[in-house]
Amino acid sequence: MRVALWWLRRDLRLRDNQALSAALAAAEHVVPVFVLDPALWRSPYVGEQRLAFLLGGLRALDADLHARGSALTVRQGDPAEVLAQLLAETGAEAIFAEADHSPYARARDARVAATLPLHLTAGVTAHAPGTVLKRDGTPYVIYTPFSRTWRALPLPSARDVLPAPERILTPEGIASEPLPELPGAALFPPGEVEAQRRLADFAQARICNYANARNVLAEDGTSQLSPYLRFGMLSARQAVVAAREARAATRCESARGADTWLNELIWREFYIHVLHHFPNARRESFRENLRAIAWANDMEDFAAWQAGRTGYPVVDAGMRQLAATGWMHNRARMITASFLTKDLLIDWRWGERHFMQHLLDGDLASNNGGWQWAAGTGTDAVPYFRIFNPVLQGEKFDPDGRYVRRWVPELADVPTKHLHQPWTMPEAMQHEAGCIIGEDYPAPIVDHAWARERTLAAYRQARGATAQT
DNA sequence: TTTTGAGTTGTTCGA
DNA sequence: GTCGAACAACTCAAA
Repeated sequence: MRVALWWLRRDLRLRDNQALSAALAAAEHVVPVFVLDPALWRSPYVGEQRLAFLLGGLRALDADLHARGSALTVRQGDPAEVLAQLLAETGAEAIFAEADHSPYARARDARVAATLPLHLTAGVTAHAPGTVLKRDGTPYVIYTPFSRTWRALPLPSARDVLPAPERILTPEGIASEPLPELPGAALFPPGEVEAQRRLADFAQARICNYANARNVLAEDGTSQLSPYLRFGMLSARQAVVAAREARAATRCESARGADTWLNELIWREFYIHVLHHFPNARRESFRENLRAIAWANDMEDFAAWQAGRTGYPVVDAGMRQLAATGWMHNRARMITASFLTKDLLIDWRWGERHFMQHLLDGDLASNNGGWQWAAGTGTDAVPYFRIFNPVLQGEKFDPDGRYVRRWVPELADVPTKHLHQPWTMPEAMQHEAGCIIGEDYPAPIVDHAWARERTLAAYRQARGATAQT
């Protein structure tokens, strides 16, 4: 074959890219293509920060391609039309792309494949959806047995990680549209080079203490690789290899940190598999007996949660970190999600949408899975009566208050003893701390003990209502 | 088919 | 302050 298209979607990397590798093996010349699909712009699940990260990633990739004698072709429009046009323009005989398992991507690819020579390869996950099944051939809905089977399958080793090609021959003179300009988030420079740097940094040392450090809100104890995994600036396979290498290496005192991180990677795959097998979970609760919850859905409460003005410091810190950086600490995601669904009794789908609009790493499968886990409506979800106490969570995971003080500066001078429940400050102390509750910082918008009872009753009722029908 | 053991990340209450 | 039990029974996975 003389020419093939390499259609990029969420695999913005040259290293360990099976679609690129297949294209290079099949054709002498390869045209890297990204299609700016207006359908993605119009989605209420897309936000400007993630879009900026994607566009930055495309610029970085274009630079990496130039260093190898190639260039990225960008076109705007419906993918089926754009690709048909490009096949005609370049004389390409095939399109290679990494399979994406989200419902929209599957429908799109089916539409393209109906008329064009599209070849899909693996790569979004280390084990493709449909390959991790129970003995009777049905999919898992409980994480632990899924993870056991996942680990028992042949796992990639360092030898399987494909090196970046040294040269990519691309015909010249193919017209490309300019990428829109959007200001990006400073904390997460997009691109494969940065992803590799971060992985090396994390896997070299921080991974050893990951099991403990990942829960400390004020520290960089997590890998902070999620935006890169989201857009495939790092392959899932390479991440798995790094986790397994760290587990086997002697540089850590114990394998626990690396093993815990591997588990997180498997959780990511679990949710991709679940959504693949149960696409309806995208729109409704996975658990049928919890679809009848009478959500309170108070608009003012929702607005306060979005703005980080609930009066619960650790909740507000998380929400403000998200708005400011496009990222939120994992522990804070659980706390804010529990607060929205269990304390405010607001439909998890409202929270899911808000997270998707702001997260750089916003991914349908992980985000939906996480929200349904927090709401207790999902696969292997938290029991509905397990309700986070935002004060205790703050005291436990931000004991010295550094996280809260960083993101909620009006609380900077509140004594640590009162930091996670500032409304307990006597009036004189509020003056001294320069923080009058109800003026400088909101009083709690809801009483936790009362809200807990309300939610237990609402969930109990939903379960009862289903049992009767 | 039936049985058995197990299930990410908590909180509250009472001794 | 610390500890264990209750929360609510339920569904899933595998033998």
